[in-house]
Amino acid sequence: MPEEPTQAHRFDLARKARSTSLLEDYVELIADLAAATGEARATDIAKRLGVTHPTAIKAIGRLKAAGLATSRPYRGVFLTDAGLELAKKTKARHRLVVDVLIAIGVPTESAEADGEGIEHHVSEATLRAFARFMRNRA
Amino acid sequence: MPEEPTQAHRFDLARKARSTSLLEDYVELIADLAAATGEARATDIAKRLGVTHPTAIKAIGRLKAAGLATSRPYRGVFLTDAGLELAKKTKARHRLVVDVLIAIGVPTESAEADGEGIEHHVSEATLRAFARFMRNRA
DNA sequence: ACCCTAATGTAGCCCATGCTACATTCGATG
DNA sequence: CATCGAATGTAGCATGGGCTACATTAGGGT
Repeated sequence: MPEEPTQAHRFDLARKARSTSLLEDYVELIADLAAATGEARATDIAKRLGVTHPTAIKAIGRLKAAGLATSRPYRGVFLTDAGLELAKKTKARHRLVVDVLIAIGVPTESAEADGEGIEHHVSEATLRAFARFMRNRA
Repeated sequence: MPEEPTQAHRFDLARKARSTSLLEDYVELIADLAAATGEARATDIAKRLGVTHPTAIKAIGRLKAAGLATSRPYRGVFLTDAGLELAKKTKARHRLVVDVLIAIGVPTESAEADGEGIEHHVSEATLRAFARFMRNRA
């Protein structure tokens, strides 16, 4: 039943995407912070995401459980190789999605805002089509 | 603080969209079933969404709490005026999103699948841009 | 060297969204 | 018209992802 394009299957994919989107957001942000300031602190992560710090810390716990990050008490958060990999992919997808929205004529601010949610639902096939679209336009 | 395009604010919008997306899915589906078969039964809803029936029934309870639907024990589910309104808007948005994806070159099946998740994150401004895009192309 | 602040961590709560297992009710059919 | 299967409803559990309130630790400034 790998290829079963029923409506139920589509909703299933959407649910899966929703559940991974949080982790992707965190990983992407941690990579950004690490690149910008050398380290990713829980408080900064929380501030950037607009959540309280316990929420961020709990999420970081889930990242660790998922093998995407490591952290020692009272130290910052660091991505594992798997985390870095995911961050790279997520970041590239994010950029491409926003670029396509802008190319279509979506105002920049809307593209940035909506892209934050949309990116997590873009499959590989759609991503390839996006890349093709950007390549082929004037 | 209505106009504050910070990253935190964008994540906030994405979270809000995630929390409403479930209700939108249900309302849209109920409208479809009602149009197709004359009534929306909990079991059919569950089957179409790919969840178990208690899950669907609980969600229907939330729909009722939100004033989007009504139902009496052992009868089908019916949308309120507000529910119909939301269903109409959601359905139109869904179509437009899928159409734009296809126009960009996304394979139909991917467009249908990804659209299911993407639609909930498309703002009014982006929607308008999408409509403009579809109008202006060859 | 101490202490104060800010960062980090913990505990405990809430709600949404899924599930399984069990109970009830409807309605079709023998 | 009685019964049995399917639909509906209920109970109870888990997890994710928020929160507030409180505890602990790190580290810079006097």
